[in-house]
Amino acid sequence: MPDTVEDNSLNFFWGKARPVAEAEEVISSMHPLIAHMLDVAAVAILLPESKCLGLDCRQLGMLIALHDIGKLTPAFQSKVPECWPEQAFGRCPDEVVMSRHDADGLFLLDHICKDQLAPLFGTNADGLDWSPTDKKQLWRAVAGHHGQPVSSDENKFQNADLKLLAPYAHKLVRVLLDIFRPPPIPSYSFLEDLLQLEWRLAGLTVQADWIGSRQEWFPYVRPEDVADASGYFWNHALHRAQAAIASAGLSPANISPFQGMARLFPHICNSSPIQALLEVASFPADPTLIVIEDMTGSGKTEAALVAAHRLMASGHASGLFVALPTMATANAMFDRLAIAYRSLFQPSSHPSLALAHGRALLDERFVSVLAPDDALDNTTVKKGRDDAAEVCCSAWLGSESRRALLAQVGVGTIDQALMAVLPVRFATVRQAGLAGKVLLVDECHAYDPYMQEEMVALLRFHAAMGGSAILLSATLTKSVRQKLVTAFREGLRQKESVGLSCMAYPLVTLVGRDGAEELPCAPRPGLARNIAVRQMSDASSIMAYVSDAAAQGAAVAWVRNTVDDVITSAKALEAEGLDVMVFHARFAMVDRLAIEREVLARFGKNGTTADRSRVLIASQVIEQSLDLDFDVLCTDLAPMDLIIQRAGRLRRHERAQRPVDCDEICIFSPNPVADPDPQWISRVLPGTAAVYRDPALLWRTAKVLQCKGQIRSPDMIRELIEEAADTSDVPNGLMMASDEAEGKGRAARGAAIRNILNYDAGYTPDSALWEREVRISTRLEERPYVTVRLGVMKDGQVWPWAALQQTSLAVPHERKRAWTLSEVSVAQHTLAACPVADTQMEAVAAARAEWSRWEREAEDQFLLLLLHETEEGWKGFGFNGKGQDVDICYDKKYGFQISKRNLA
DNA sequence: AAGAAAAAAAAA
Ligand SMILES: [Fe+3]
Repeated sequence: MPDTVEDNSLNFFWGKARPVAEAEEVISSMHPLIAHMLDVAAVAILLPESKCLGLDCRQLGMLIALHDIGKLTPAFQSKVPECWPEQAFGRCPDEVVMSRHDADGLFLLDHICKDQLAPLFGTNADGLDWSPTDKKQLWRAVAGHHGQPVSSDENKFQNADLKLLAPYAHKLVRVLLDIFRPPPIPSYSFLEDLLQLEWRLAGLTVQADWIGSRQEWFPYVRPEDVADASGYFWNHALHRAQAAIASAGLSPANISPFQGMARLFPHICNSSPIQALLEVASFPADPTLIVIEDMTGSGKTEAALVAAHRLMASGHASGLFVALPTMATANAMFDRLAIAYRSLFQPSSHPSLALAHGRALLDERFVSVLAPDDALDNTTVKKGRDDAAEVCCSAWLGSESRRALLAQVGVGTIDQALMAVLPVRFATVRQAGLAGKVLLVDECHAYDPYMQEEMVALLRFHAAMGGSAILLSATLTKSVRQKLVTAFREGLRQKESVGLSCMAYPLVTLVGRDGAEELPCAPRPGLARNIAVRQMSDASSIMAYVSDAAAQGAAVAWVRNTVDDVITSAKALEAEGLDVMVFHARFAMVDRLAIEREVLARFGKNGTTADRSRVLIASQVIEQSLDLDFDVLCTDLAPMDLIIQRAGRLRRHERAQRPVDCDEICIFSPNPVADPDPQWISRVLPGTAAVYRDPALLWRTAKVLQCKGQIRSPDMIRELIEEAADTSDVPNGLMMASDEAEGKGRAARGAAIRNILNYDAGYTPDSALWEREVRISTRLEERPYVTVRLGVMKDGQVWPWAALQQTSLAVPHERKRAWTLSEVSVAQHTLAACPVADTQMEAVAAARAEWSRWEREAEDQFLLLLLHETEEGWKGFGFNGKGQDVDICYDKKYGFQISKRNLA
């Protein structure tokens, strides 16, 4: 083998060799490696994000082209023997030791091609050169493009292979240097700049690789087409890349200038105080954190969008991602943003609005705005998008949640953003999606300790990447607000902490490099409330209270803490002759949604007096986001913030007259005596002790409410929250359980801290536990759950339950949706398996075969439960976690109930 | 004794 390669044999290495039939014109069974590298480099250079890395486009092109240098190895080339580069390597050997081309790439870049790559690196203003470890950080970023970071160090190459390979690696580097002619990159004086480059480069590489690997956009060419590699790049790759980026929906979208709130929301005539404040408040110049605490109904979402637009218009951000705690709220927010998002951009731009969560493609609204896949023809999509008011999402961005994060405007679950700071595959793509955008997190108060800690990590990461964030919340405790602010400032490398002192509510906290500013805000006129608190400690009093209100024709709700209590109370009230509705999460989704619709119709804004005369017994499902209004409200004791949330459902709307005219919330709770014994809560509310683990928090909540006797909003809210959160006030009898709960919280925090990515470690295997067997989750589950899909045998076939409830779901193309609408989630210890009779085995297998692979294969995660109709309703059968027989009863009114079989 | 909530595969 020669030391240097002078012929054209380099062009025979393949980079891709899986031709798809539909591709434009198939003239080659493989795509030369050099062509692919140049394709991807061209995409990277032309992506709008490339401007934010602080590199010259020639330097960037060079770095990113090298991402697949590891594909030169015999190990990789032998994967498709028909395409083996005989011109270079001679005959294809029968056996090759397999290795990963990302790790091989890192080794080639960091060791074998060190000298050849030297011209890429130069000295900084102080004359300091690149250190080997600094260089390695760059190579790790481009080489680790398979979803997780690579480690190199150990040389896995056989000596013979290395000898064979090195000349081609050297030649490849020479060819690329000749094309890009990069000026040397000055060494970095500040570690944080290099770290930011490393993370951003890693994300950009993968993003460009995904686009550049799409065959419809980059049809395979022949080795002779890259004989002039430079010509290929300038005349071919760059043009293709330009078109591909347009088709992907990632062409630059120009931000419109901010011209006042009225431009964004023409339908809002009078702006609320919080909106007015954020329209004019002066923001810090650098990355900014804005924490907005205000009541529901204050218009804080619009206020946040105004702030986001201002940050974008001043050049701080290129887009927006809105994160919500649930898929349902994300879907609703998508609809709201659909009206406004185009005004954030100039009319000539074509920004996409994407929905990012696990079930986005089941949302009809989102699917309806997806552009047709314009892989082959990008004129169709242009047409649809010309209307500047039209909502649109490119097919490429809309097809998957990681890509959805890359859209100019995204809406999704917070989990999608949190995965950017967890060691999950392609976390860097999520980071790239969030980088440079305003991260808007709604309902920030709703997070448990585990998610709070992830949120802290996300803010730190986002700030370090130069991003701004807006957090929306009801009242946060001071310590939580302080934590979030500190995290953001740590990301900005501001070690000195800023003290927050303001106890006003509503409140806006503005945080930047120079410190924090707290801006109290007036409450929206008409939102102030004064609700009397009445405590009752025996069930019969509450029952009487409810019956009495119902007899007067009032809209009554009782929020109970456990599903079993919901069902028990509902049945007890029915026995007294009341008309009762039941609402909780243990229903097949199709039935739950039907109940939700009815609840909204009766108790929402448009319910008539006749509709409203009804009793609703519900679990925590009505606590959040549903716009409901009751004349009379009861609730089981819960932590203070939740009681306040629930109280928000009392007389929420403007109504001319009410059958019961009294601003009072009735709390079912043991009396908060001065020296409660350990059974204080469980004696009255046995289930509650298991749901809300800290009895001291419950006790303080009850005590504070009893002492104040009212919930006055907004001025009393902070006080209520802070006093209930005062952990120094724990009575002896509750000490043990309270400590235990606190320990659980600490453990959850610890688990999150162990899981999250360490920004400062860079994109290395050391940045987190990347190699762990178990999937790392965005939420901590205290106990395992199973997903039960309800099915019914009909005509020898298993039908999803939902298809029998709604005929529109009975058609084949709705099958996937029908199955997800037939799901109920239950604790695994109550139901762990559903046996199938021999005669039904085949039909069940046929049904499961229609499920996606992971649903089908995770047999203990996804159960198919067959229901059959009996005189007492729908019944089924299964085993609980201990393998004991259980009977299942499903009812559209009460939901899914499991009972251990009585041994006669 | 136990609420509600999300994720998820391949292949770059
Ligand atoms: Fe690649």
